[in-house]
Amino acid sequence: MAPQKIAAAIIEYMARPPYLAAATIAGPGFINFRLADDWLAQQVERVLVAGDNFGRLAAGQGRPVQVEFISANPTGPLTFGSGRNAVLGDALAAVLEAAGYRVHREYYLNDVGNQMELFARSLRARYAEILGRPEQYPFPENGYPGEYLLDMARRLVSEVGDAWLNLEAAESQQIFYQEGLKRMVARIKADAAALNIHFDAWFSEKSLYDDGTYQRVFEKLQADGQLLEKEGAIWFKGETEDDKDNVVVRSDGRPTYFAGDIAYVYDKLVIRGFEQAIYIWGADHHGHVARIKAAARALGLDDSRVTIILYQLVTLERDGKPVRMGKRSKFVTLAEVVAEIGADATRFMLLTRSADSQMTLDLGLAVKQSTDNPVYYVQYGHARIASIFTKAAAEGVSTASPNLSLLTHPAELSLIRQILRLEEVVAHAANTKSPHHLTYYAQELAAAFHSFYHHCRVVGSNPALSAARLSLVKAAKIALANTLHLMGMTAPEQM
RNA sequence: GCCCCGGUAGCUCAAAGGAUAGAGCAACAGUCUUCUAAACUGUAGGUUACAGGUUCGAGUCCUGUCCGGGGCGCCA
Repeated sequence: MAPQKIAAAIIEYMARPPYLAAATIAGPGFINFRLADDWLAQQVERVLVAGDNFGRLAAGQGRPVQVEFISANPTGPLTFGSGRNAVLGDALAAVLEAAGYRVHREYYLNDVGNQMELFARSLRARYAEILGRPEQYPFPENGYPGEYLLDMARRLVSEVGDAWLNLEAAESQQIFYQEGLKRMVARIKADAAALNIHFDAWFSEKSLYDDGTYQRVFEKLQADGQLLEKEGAIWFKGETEDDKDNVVVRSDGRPTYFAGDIAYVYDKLVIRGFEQAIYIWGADHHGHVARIKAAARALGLDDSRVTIILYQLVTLERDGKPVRMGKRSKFVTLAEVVAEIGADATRFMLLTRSADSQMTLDLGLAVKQSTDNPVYYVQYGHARIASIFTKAAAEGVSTASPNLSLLTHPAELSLIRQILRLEEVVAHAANTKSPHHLTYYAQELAAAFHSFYHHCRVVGSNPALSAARLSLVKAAKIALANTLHLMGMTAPEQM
């Protein structure tokens, strides 16, 4: 049967609820449903009643989900590269929360291993250097050269003097390790907080070894024949001939990062019982996706409970010239960028592109564009609404018992349509785990408002219409603020 | 060599296998005596890298090629 005929039949026999104004056949058999204008207008009431909860859905049914993000080694401040991870993870967490999941935000702290040892030795060398004793603890090969370690060492000198130079070498390594870690974590926490990101937990990798989780998981894998010994090391066996094996315990007896990963996924899914463990990783970690999923399977878990969101790396330019990133060379810190362009702009910019898209960011340009940056366009919409309310209060217009049926102007109706879309945008962003949709929606919602603002005067037309429009504008404010908050941004009353 | 991501308007990017592929910036032409012009209205701009294939229907899925980025067992 021709699609058009099927469409005609559906239209002929389908129910006609009152909210449906028309159903027409278009193109190659599509059915267009048109919502009744008055039904749309009445939806404003629903938005006002929902308030802060508008856009929250029941879909997730309170199921526990963990989003683990950033998790950068505590060997330096967060780099701008971590910014994308931070923004993606936090916005995804917010979206899942809005979709009705019980979300746990977590930072995995790699507080054991080579890198931390190297970090501690680097810090100690700086400390000795400042005290004029560089020969006692020479700067290690491949050590961390960043300025921040000099600063940290200077503070240590001012706090404890040269006392730590008199300690035995092993003991001093221990002290620099612990002090350095403590201070670095505090710094990272502050870096995240500057972006309005707060974790429910900072999970210590070390704790997996201390509390026996690692031992338990290791024994389970061994008992199940998932491990094998070769070349003096212990390997996690690939599932097929083509799969590669991965080292779990080095030939010197120390576990690898992967060992911690296996114990950690067990902790997430079995011990703590999260239904989903979501990881936010840079594309440079993509080689680890297969093995963490394989580890989950080896532990008898359904690997669909493990979701890895890979994002492409951000390359940075300043006025057209590439800026090198990475902890071992001169790098741009996240805090630096936030200080330069603000938390809201940083979040919006890093969230605008899908995780799959590579992005190059020009710092010079980001600052220069700050006045016509979309972030201001969206926030300005919110501020403009706030000023309407100031005006309305001065003129004595209220939203009490408005006659919403007066909302019939095309600009009013299209604003209502955009407001109502928030719910499907949240659902879509949660289903596809793509929080970048929020930024596009925010711009479309703001555009609908700005257009409305231009075409329809709120305060100053007849009182009944003013009351109805004020209600609409209040609903728009709710939708805009809720969207901004999902993106971790502020909704300013004034700009 | 193998694996992952991308290639869409001049630029930066969207697009749940569905209709005539959309925004912002840049360009061009207009709009402030008014609740904030950080705004609005309009015009122009496309062989969705290339070649095949699957499908009623492909930017989207499959195969191959080219270009850019990332990765490939005792670093994380």
